[in-house]
Amino acid sequence: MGITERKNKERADLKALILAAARKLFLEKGIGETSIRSIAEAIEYSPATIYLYYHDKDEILHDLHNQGFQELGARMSVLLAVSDPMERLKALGRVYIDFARQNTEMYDLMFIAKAPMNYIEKLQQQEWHEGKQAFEFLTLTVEECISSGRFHGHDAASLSYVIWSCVHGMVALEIRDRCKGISSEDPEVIFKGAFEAFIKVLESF
Amino acid sequence: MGITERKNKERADLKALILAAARKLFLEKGIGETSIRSIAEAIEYSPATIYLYYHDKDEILHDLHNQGFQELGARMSVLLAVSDPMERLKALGRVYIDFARQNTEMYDLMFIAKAPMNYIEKLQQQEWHEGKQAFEFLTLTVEECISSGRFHGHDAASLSYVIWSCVHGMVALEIRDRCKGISSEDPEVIFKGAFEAFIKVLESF
DNA sequence: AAATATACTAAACAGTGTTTATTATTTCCA
DNA sequence: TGGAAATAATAAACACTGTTTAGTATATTT
Repeated sequence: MGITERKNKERADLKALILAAARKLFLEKGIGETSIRSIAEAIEYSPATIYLYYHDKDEILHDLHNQGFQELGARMSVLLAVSDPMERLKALGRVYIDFARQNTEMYDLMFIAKAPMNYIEKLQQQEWHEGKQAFEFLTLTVEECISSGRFHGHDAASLSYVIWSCVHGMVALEIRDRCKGISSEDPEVIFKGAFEAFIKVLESF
Repeated sequence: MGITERKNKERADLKALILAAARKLFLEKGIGETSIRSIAEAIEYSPATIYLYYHDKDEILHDLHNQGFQELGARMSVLLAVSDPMERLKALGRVYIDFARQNTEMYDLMFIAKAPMNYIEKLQQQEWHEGKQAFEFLTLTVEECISSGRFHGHDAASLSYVIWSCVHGMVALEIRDRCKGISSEDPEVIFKGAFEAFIKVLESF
């Protein structure tokens, strides 16, 4: 059946076009300017057409959030080349924080915004694939650190959550402007110092 | 002037009434249901009246955020009774996390939501009084820990930001549902383990 | 009592996400 | 090949949102 095949392709193409327009708006103007109407206008379709390809806005934002995890995943996978688990762990922190600060809007969507999780919840799907995969990369590295004699008395899962919390906390506070007004010092200086302290803590035990 | 005095009181009373209604809605139904119209309806005034007492919605949410800091501050000030700085620091972590998990909507407003910070920015006021005060309590305690020989090689400001990031990260990831789908284990178990690991890390160096 | 200032609101404006009813087009099958 | 059925797209509406404007009562002052 050549026709249904072509129709399927056309459907997929327009869905991709919608997502691409959403991504462009999202990255250039932020989540606040990424409305269904603005997406529709960008691709010169009516707003209602969007709903023939996506159930709701949350689903679009979830797809964008997935793209973010692909990008973060690509950066993380480079670290597989680092054989020493401790060095890999520190590099992972660096990579994670750099990604967050270079892609604040995307990081916000991935780890702070409610929309992508709303979509997952609606699906009755209680696993967060994308996040879980990234977390498992961390856990694996922490396990290797423990195997090589580090982090005595800790279990990998708990410690991984603490480490993740720590780097997430640093960037989340910055992204949501809780860092700026906290001290008379330059937020950039605070942040730099904090990252060094974080590395120092990792190394010290 | 008895009349202007009474008028001033009436103005203050109605402003307080607006804030009280906003608080009630906010705590009972969440930030999503706290619209200007719903606040107006609750106190049986028109929506436009709200704007005679508040510039915009951000200002109302900023006032609520202030109430949250008063409550958190009250819990923190109890810890002044703990003389050992290390014990005080650990108790501070406990208090902070308990507050966040018992008042998720309020914590979200205080440390995650954009609205209160938008208000502060609009005021051209680059200090976040409420947050700064809470952070200084932490920094002071960390300084005392350092004075008593702990945390060798660290400076108080940087380490304080790391510790804050860590506890904020833990609760922020949980509040925004990034904890649920990360593992097959019960999120509650993960969280409990992580807090224990956090305390263990604090004690270990 | 008339003029002025204050308090409040109805209605509108410019948005938002989403749904429904309608129209145009394409595909299918007798 | 022509008429029925399926598909694709949309205009318009619905129910919201925060906010502003113009107008109306009420209270105060002169």
